[in-house]
Amino acid sequence: MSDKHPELNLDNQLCFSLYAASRHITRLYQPMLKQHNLTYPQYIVLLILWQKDGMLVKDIGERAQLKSNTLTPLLKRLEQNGLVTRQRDSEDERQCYVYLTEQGKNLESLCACIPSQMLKQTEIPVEKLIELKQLLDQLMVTEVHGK
Amino acid sequence: MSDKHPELNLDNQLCFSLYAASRHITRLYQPMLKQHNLTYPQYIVLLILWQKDGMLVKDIGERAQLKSNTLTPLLKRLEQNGLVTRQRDSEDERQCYVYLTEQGKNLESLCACIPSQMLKQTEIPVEKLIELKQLLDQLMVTEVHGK
DNA sequence: AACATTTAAATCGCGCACGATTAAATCACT
DNA sequence: AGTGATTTAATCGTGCGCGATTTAAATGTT
Repeated sequence: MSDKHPELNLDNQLCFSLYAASRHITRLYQPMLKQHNLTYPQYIVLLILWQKDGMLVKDIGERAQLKSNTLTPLLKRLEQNGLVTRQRDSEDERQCYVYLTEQGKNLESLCACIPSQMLKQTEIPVEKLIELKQLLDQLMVTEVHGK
Repeated sequence: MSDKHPELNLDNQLCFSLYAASRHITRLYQPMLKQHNLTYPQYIVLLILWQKDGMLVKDIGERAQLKSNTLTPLLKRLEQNGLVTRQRDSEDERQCYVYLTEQGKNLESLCACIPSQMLKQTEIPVEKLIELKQLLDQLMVTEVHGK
């Protein structure tokens, strides 16, 4: 066991905990999402559209923190599964609106139980979870050095 | 703005914060890792090997929480870049040992500055970061329902 | 010894992520 | 009007993640 560089010990690395926890939670979602033939990133995009239908790809990207190189293929899959339609803005042909189909809208009620199902799977008290979320959101405003 | 299901509001979703923060942090690593021609998951595997050289694929997988379907190609890339070698156990040919090369060992010192560089990029006090890590590690022991 | 079971790694297929580039439309400015 | 810059989405290539399967080796059981 090398200890020349204790700062490189995996157990000391917050970032690894973050990376592992994120994948762990995504795995916990899977049994529920699989029932609706959804992946977690697809579910995120639907959460965004359920809040406000008819958004531009750009705006969805800003909300989900994903660029078109990820979103375009993902939206095509949602379209193929009959959950959304895409339509170019006739005013500005560069832009592309994404609309929920009836099926996509109906899915909202069916997914409404998912957050509480997820909550049931942890023993961490809600106050702690809120605290955790706040800390994570703080991390997001972390500056890129030299930016 | 739909509010039939406030529990589906993205802003209320801890899991999205987790997902977004994890990708954000990985992006922050990239400028430093790129200098050594490494990806973040490759860096994780090296952290593990720097702590204990000559591990089995299975043990690396347990530590990194990755299975062979992810690790095998990743290790092949590390091997091709001259950082590790892989060698079947002659006692038990099913198993495969992974060893650091000299170049792989030398990389440890070069990477020793990375954790402090990362710390510099956040304004969150260290105590808060430790708290964050503890909460994340608690999430990891979350049971899979029905398991 | 013969055969079923288990284990470890590799393989396969699909869907992200994301840097980089491209293509087309719009904007800004002269 | 003409042209360079900007914006938006799409495309391309690479590397994860991971469920599912396969292959081969080792182990257990009769």
